[in-house]
Amino acid sequence: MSLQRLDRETTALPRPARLIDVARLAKVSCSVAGLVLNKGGGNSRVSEATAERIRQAGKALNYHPNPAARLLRGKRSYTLGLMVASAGDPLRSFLVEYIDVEAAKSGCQVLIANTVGNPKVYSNRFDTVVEDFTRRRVDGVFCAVHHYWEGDRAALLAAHPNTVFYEDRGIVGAPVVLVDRAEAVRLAVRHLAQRGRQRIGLAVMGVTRPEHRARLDGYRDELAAQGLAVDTRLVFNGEPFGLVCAMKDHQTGKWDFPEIVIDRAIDQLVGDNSADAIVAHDDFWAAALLRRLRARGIRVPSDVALVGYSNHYLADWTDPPLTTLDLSHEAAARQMVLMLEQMIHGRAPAPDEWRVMIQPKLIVREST
Amino acid sequence: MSLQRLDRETTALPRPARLIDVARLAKVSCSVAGLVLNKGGGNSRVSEATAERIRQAGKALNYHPNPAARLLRGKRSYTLGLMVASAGDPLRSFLVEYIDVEAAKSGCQVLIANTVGNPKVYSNRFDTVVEDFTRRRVDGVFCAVHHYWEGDRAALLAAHPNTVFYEDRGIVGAPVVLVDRAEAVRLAVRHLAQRGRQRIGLAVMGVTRPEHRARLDGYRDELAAQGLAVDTRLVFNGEPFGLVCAMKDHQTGKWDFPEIVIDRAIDQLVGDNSADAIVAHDDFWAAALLRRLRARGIRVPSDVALVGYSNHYLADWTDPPLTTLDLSHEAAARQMVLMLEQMIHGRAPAPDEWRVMIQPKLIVREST
DNA sequence: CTGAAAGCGCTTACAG
DNA sequence: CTGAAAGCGCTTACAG
Repeated sequence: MSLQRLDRETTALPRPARLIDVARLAKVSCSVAGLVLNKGGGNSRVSEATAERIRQAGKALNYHPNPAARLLRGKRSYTLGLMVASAGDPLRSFLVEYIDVEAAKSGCQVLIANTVGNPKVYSNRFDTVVEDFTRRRVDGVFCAVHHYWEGDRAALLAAHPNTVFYEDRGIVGAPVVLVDRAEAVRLAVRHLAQRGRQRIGLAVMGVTRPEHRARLDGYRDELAAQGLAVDTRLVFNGEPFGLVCAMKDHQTGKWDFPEIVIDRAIDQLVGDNSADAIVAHDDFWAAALLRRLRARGIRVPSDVALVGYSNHYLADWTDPPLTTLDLSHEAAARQMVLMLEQMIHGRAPAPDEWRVMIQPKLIVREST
Repeated sequence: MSLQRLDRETTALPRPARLIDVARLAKVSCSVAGLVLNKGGGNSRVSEATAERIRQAGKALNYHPNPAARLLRGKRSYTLGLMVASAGDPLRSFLVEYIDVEAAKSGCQVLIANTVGNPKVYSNRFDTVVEDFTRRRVDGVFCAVHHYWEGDRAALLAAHPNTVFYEDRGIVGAPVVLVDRAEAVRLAVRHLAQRGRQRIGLAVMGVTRPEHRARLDGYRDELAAQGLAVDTRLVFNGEPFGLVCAMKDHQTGKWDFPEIVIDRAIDQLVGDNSADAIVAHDDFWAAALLRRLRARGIRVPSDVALVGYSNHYLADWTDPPLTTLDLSHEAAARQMVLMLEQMIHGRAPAPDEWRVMIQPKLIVREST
């Protein structure tokens, strides 16, 4: 035990091999060694025999170029910055994971930066993070901060032209990856109609913001496609009740949700207008609906079928498990890394490629 | 729209100020400017008047030292590497977030690295990540990979003596931060006893691994402290049934849990031995127990009270919400960053400081 | 086809 | 108290 500790303290780490070490071993100059080992493309100027000798020497010494030195000479850093309000939030955490995995495939590493600290000691680090990224010479930035968090997106874009947004307010003309909410609701309504539901309700946070309207559009479209009448009384709008979403109380560590609003939704949709299915704003709404429906003796799915949105980690653990829409974070991450790599290589996306819609996937569980 | 894009392409980014720019403006040499702006401690060799002039110039030019240049000169990188099997997993995602927040307070940025990709195309990146971190010259590493994932911890420690483990198998003698599982079960049992429960059961994955034994120890201790008899039939051991845990099916996107084992646990604890409370291995076990107990007409908490472990994101969304133990990830992150900073500054922890236990916190909800 | 040398932006031992 | 200069490990224009 103490021996191991002792070892660690006294044994110096082996100094990593430098280019000059490799060059000496291969009996060539640094120039040629660097050309062979660190240059991407084919270099016709070095004979294959020499090149092979250099590669052997590199392998023998376990040579890897020092990124600091390359960066200082003006090469790219192979570092991508990832801004996210809260990396812990499971609605973003898998995006974080997949972005790292995709970036690794491109030989890049990801610098993570939470822009919103613990609200107990609230401070929005958005602008600070932008500066940190500038200093680090990141090759590009992913901004997946929710739209409702402050932060100077224009300054971000000015400092880092290579920026891809995800479900963020972004900036007009900047590349952004979005989930296709209209399609999400279309899939939900189609699924419910196919299961024989006739009075399909929609319970949403609002209907004014563009991303909220998209849901409504998808709802109307698909009802029409399924030959079902649109009954506006089957749309519950939470907007008059304020921001209806799950909020964490950092004192108690508990998540709170305005269940009173959920009761109103049940009154309107099920009580007054005989809904036999509800497409909920998200999985939190759906989980709250599940709980309140049970409390009122309404069975899911036999009386009312329920579809969530986001395929949140909790969807498998509600009772019954929740049919919901998966946001395809893996596809989104792949798209984001692809776009950023393109931009880093100077291929700016064409105007019609700025907004990329990611298609959600319906995950059928037992609530429908 | 297209104008903005055009701007971005034609306008060159302003070149960041260098030390020599500041030095010229302040009419001093690089040496002095560097000493004043980039040296941590007090430097008695520069007159206060000169120093102030240099600081003014630095501010005027918005000077920030180029980290690549400093790194090349042998300074630290102010980069910390964070290894985690899956950053998306909510059991780790908040740790990731809090580590970044704490590291930021020390002026460090965090390079994230998932060591386990999507099992669809399974590849354990543990060893690759260690090399990547070496190349980057990270100042230190956090390893929060679960113990059951392969990966050469000894090689990690050899390459990065400044490593702090979290709930990982680690290496004997290497600093590690652990959650106090014995205390967790003690808190749960105490809480249940105070609420009048007499037949408190324990349902755990196993009893042989040290971290599993800790739970059993806490259970026995607290029963004794509460004057309750220890009845070994009230301990359900999942070990004979294999690895009883939540597994994600990457084909369907669903989480699966061996509920058959949960039914056995209910048979043994509630059916045969009249348990009026169960301390579950974790929140997944507890959520599955909730579901199966309801299916069998056993009410929670009136018939059986239930306590989870981990205060997972889902604990507020089960029905009823789950009383559980919070793992204090914020405290753990603070401790980990503190330890690593100490090690970076050459103050290796004393032998009795290698293992730091983080105290969990009981979060009371409606399942007890 | 190959090598010597300048320079990226810092830090620091050394000389004044 | 201050400055000139070497050097960290690369890349690249230039000279052979």
